[in-house]
Amino acid sequence: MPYKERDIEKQYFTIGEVAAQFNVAPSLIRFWETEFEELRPRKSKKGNRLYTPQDIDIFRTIYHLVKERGYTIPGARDLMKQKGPQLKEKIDVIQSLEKVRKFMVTMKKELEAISKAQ
Amino acid sequence: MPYKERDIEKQYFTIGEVAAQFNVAPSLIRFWETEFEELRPRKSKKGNRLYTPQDIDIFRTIYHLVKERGYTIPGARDLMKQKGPQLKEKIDVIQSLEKVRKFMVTMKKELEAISKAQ
DNA sequence: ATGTCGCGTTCTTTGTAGGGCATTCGGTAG
DNA sequence: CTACCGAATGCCCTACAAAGAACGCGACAT
Repeated sequence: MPYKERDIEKQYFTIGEVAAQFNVAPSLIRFWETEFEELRPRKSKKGNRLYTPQDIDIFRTIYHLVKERGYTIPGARDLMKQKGPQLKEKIDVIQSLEKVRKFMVTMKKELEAISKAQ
Repeated sequence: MPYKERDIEKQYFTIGEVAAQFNVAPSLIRFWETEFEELRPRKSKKGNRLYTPQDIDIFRTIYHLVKERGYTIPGARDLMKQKGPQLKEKIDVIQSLEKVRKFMVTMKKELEAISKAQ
């Protein structure tokens, strides 16, 4: 086999390898997969899970939150959801603030108009 | 009874008052008392719990971590031990921001109502 | 004043739903 | 023969709630 293909394939880890790396049971990894939609690795034709380093990063994050920081699964899930869309959330807030600002500017003008009229 | 004594006593809240304030059952407060050594209020001669405002601050911190952030009890406990006093400050800030947020949400609704009315 | 009868609140102790996995089972691929 | 699969089931604590006894207080009769 040309090393080119071998290298490409070895981008992936099996569930057993991931489990060994974190010293947890494969069943835990499968269970978390049902709890965290971020943790859905690609699968082989046969159906075996193929974990990329990015997948492992996600697993590590969950592991950190649940096993080291002491979050409940819902607590960790909520935090995960906020981290990706963090940027979107910020932008939403900024745009809300922009609208409030415009509102206040027009209101200021109206107030000035009223006070001058008197 | 001399008002002197009465004033001194009214520094304290009963477990029922604290429970009502946070909309939780008294049993939860007693349970957390067994889990968090920080939450050990003074007791009357009769054995009733007497909560100071400081005790309530501690309860609020625990409530925030467990009920709003989604920490397990051990997770919250570790965090309390690590940065107990700092935590209160942070939570004060967070809750101030929550109030600002609520204000802005209601203002947004009003703005929408106004724009639709035109 | 004083017994006493509820009634609400608190207490401690005991019970329990469900959260968080592990195990088991029958099957497939390498 | 080993590692993996999905699905079902089992199981042990976690995180509380409910149960039951005891106390205190106002009302009302004595």
